[in-house]
Amino acid sequence: MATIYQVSELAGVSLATVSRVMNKNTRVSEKTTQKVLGAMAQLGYKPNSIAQSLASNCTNSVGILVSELHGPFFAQMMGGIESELRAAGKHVIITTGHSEQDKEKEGIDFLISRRCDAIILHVEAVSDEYLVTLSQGSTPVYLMSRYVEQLKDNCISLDNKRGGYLATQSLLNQGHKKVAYIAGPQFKADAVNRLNGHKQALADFDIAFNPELYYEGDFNEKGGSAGLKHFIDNNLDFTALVCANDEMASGAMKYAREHGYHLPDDLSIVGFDNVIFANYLYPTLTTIDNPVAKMGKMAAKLVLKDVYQTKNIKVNRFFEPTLLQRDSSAPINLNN
Amino acid sequence: MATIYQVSELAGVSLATVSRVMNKNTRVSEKTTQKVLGAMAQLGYKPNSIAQSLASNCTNSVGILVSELHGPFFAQMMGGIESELRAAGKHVIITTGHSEQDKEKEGIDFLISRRCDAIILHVEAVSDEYLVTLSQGSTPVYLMSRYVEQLKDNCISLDNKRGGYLATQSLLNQGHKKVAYIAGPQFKADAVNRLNGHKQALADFDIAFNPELYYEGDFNEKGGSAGLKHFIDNNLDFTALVCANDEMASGAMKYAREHGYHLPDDLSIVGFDNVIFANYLYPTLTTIDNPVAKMGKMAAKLVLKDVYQTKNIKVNRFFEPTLLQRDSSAPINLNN
DNA sequence: CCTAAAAATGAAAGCGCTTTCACAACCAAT
DNA sequence: ATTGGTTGTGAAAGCGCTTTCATTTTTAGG
Repeated sequence: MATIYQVSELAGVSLATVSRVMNKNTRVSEKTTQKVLGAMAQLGYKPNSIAQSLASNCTNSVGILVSELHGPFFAQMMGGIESELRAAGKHVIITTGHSEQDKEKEGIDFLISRRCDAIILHVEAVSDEYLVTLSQGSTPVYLMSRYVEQLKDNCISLDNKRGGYLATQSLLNQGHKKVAYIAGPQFKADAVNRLNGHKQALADFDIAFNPELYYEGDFNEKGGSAGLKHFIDNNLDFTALVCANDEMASGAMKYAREHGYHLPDDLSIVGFDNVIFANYLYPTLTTIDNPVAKMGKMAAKLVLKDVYQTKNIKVNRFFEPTLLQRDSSAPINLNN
Repeated sequence: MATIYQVSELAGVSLATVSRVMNKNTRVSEKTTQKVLGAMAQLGYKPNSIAQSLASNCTNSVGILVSELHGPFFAQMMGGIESELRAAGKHVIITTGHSEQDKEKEGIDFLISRRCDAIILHVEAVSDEYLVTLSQGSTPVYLMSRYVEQLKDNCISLDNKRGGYLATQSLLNQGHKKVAYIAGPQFKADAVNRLNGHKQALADFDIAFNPELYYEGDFNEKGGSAGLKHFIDNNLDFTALVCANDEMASGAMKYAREHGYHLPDDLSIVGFDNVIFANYLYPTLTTIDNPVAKMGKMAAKLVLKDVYQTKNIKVNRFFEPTLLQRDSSAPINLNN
């Protein structure tokens, strides 16, 4: 593979000049430029990006850490980040953290040792303090779906409270009064905020929050089925159910169907996130759209702006969820 | 950030020695090793992987090209590749081809210019000849879900014909005689092979292939609904339907339900791939499991073995699909 | 103790680029 | 023609490692 040296020889100029025409950062006369470009074309020269990185101290790579590669979030988020970064000639290095503190830290170390110019993290297990300390290092850190006050300029987050509000509000607007809620693990900020939104909506409709109609799930299908089972087994009275994410909603739907419920006539269910399969469920799931892809794009843009000094980038760190009314929820059925 | 030079100074040895203790490829006395490790720890030294790459001409990175980041395949395949590679200290660089020839080529160029030690491709648009030429270059090329005779040692593929056979066979075994088939685009080898499996199964059951019960879809939901609509509109008589992938099966299921069919009583449907949402459909989709994650793992192992000389790796380039009998298909309903 | 072979270590030359610094070449203005 | 200011270009020092080759130290055999 041709090197810059061979190009310079063929073009009859120095290494420095070849480098200059590549980087376009210094004026080079038109004549020389043409000679160099000609030589490059003739040799099929492609710069060695590793050597460039070493010399320029810039790897043009952005590290990404996600919990699971196969999670429903991941694909959309990644898609957003990759397309944006790729268009700018950067590339992504991906690794996983499996929502375990040690693995997340290890993954971060890995990305840093790879000399990524920045890292975008979707972490759940590490503490805020750890992240604050981390971001004092030389690698810029960006956080997806997580808000840490001291790092607020580097956080891309969703208004989870608003989402939780919208979900419950949509049901209340449809006449439901008894709305059960299956929450996510309360050590996760997202889960707490979504629940707060739910409570707020109830309050705004003058309905008291009933602890009996509350269950803390695990964000997985099982949490949803277990939650609904819990409510049913306790003979509780409710006409609608909000699940803090779509997986749990799916679990609840399955359980409901298997136990003779007709959806949405007997029970309205609303999820959260709008993961891909939400639209494949039967009935299609009413849910809160979590604009992960957009958020991924924005994270990439933030990196482009801060780290690569790209101009004219409009920044928005805070995203608004929206309600997607589909078929799993409907106005209250007065026969119940 | 500390460099190898500072470590060597602190340890009172030469650069070369430090490098040797890192790479463990030359004997270094125990005493010296300890001094060096001590110095490293004291400085919190982490080798600069870029410099390592430049000097050793090995980037420890594997490029991956997939059609779409958000496709259902992707996540599973990636998960398999990444976990295996990561465990070996390698990393993945990901890019997309969008099933378009130009973009696929561009993505490949991108990965090569990044000096990946190998590239794993899931390409659909580029020609076999292109791939053969490509693999004559200096970067080893591996192919996922694609079989090219001249590159057979570097292909990880699924026995699609067998899968197609299993799908149809399962229905025939359940007493169905009139089995409709919605194929994938016939310029894709996978689609052709799956169809061949279907035909073979019919032949083995002494049933003639009926061209009227054949429709060429697009591997998307729409193809499935359009296909089923086509059959219904033409007043064709059939009790079962095989779709060449799960997306189309999902489209067909939706269409069937919307048109009054009760599944699986009125119509048995079988898909192909076992993408994540297959299990979320209602009824859950009987399908052919495509072990993408395993295949991803194997691709990674192949790279580890061939490119990084890892020992003791068992190779298997050809994977067998299996039938997953779920609720969307059932023995023929004699009332129909 | 001496010597030859083996083991451990160091010096230094790259790897392919970028970038600083110095110099040459040109231009317009005296 | 001389000056001063631009522009354009080249020489060479690095970036932080690996690796070859030579040298020094150790070990074992006599």
